[in-house]
Amino acid sequence: MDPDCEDSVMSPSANQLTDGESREDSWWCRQELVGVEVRLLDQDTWRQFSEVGTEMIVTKPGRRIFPEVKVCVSGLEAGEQYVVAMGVRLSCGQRFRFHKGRWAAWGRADPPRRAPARNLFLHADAPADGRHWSRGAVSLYAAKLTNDPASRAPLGSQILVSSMHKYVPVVHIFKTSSLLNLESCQKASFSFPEAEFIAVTAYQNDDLAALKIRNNPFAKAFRNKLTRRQSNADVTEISSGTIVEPAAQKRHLQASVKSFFKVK
Amino acid sequence: MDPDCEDSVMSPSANQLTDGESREDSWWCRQELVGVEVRLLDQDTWRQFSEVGTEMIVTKPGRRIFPEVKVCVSGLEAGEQYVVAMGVRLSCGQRFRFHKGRWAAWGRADPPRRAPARNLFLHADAPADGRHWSRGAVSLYAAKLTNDPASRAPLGSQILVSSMHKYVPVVHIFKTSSLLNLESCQKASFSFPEAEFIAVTAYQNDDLAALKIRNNPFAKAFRNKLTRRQSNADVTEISSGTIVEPAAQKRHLQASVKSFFKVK
DNA sequence: GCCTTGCCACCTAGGTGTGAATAA
DNA sequence: TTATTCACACCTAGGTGGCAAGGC
Repeated sequence: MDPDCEDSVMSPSANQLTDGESREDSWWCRQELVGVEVRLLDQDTWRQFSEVGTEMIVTKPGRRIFPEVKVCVSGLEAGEQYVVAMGVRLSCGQRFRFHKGRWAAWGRADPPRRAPARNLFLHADAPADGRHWSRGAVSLYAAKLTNDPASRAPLGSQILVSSMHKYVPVVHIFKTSSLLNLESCQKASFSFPEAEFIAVTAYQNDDLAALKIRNNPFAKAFRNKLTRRQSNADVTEISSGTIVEPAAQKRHLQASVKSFFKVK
Repeated sequence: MDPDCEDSVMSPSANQLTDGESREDSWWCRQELVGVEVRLLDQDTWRQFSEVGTEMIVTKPGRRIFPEVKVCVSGLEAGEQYVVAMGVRLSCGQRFRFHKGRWAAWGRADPPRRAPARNLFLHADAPADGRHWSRGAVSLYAAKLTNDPASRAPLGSQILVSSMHKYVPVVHIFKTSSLLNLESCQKASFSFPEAEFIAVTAYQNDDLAALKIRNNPFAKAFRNKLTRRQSNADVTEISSGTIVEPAAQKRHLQASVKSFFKVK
């Protein structure tokens, strides 16, 4: 599945990089919330991209991840408070390049950045109770990838990555009512190998770019420039199914409050 | 200040309308949260509109209120849960019309609508704790005025009003962690006479329309059509000061989490 | 050669008042 | 006569990939 990457995602050798990386990696792996499950939605979409080779644009001001990372969270205690967040984990210790139509390893990965970590996107609704997160799909669409270690964007809004490196999205569930003790509270993390991607400053694979254009509504302007092969590619159009955002979930709850303050 | 309105906002006779209205009105007045205060921001802006005679467009799908109702909430208990909401209260028992350049009473007000009450906008962050609401200004910009009693918009997103009637915005603080018991929990309400307005389906007073055009960024397209008198009117431009939305407040909190997960 | 940056046209998504047409 | 509705052009606000230029 990933012949160019010597250290597979699940390989124990992923812990052998550096002291810093090792510590971070072991932290990623803590699973202290029994019964909690996080499922990545839109598997078909992710599979389409994965088959071509997923790339994600990274810019200094930050670029959204597409397809959207949308998950279904279950097993939380309804009345307890949680923080939902997303980060990425380096897939392996190598750097890549797109050469002669394919991705191939190309030297060692850059050492992990020592700058204050900007590697976590905090969901805007956090903290919120288990009932809230379980109400419907939880979308992390607002997360942005940046390659600027000096970015002044609010902490928790961007994820810092290195171009030409391969990453796996990771969703974290922290059991806490405060954003201030994420390091010490109980947590569980869930990575999604099907959403593995290579960060790029410009798309390398034309087929991948075409797939983005066909599926991202914001790229509609480029659809008429696609070749017929790209336009007719044997992939089903991604349904723009309604996102059940927490805010929308609240609205739905409100709608269930019948005859609210009905004047007789 | 309001010579055309026989029943002033604060008059006890406002409770004399009908049984339904009376009951509702007494409910508006419950003040059960000692020490809680709600202050309307942008007083200068509201005063400018008030001096001309504030009108608010009302449509079937719903129209936003401008200027924005933005408040500062204080006196809440940091750890307790609250719901912040906005409604309107009929200012007096009369209907109005704009005649010969001025607003004047024009018959009795319509009887209050018996339809399921759609007279409350629930802030999307609700419920949230006192700390959250106190963090910065709370904006109710998303509230929409509708004149469609059969609107299927989510409950809590629209406020139902009658055109040509005069209203006062009211902000409610409910002490509850659930949206389901607003009727029975402790509450306090705060009305803002300086934000009094007449609901209209089309602007009646050209000066008022000009004031909206000059100040609402979404109406910029109409600015070049204003007469010089309207453009040079002796009112200061409303600063588009950054709104400290609860979501932004969270971001700010996040930003204060220093060296979060710093890799050594 | 390889990668990154900044600017751009072109979208999505939705908030404005207008003015003509309609309704009461 | 008076009030309401609707389609509309024109904005705000911000997310796309492409492209030319620049950096190393």
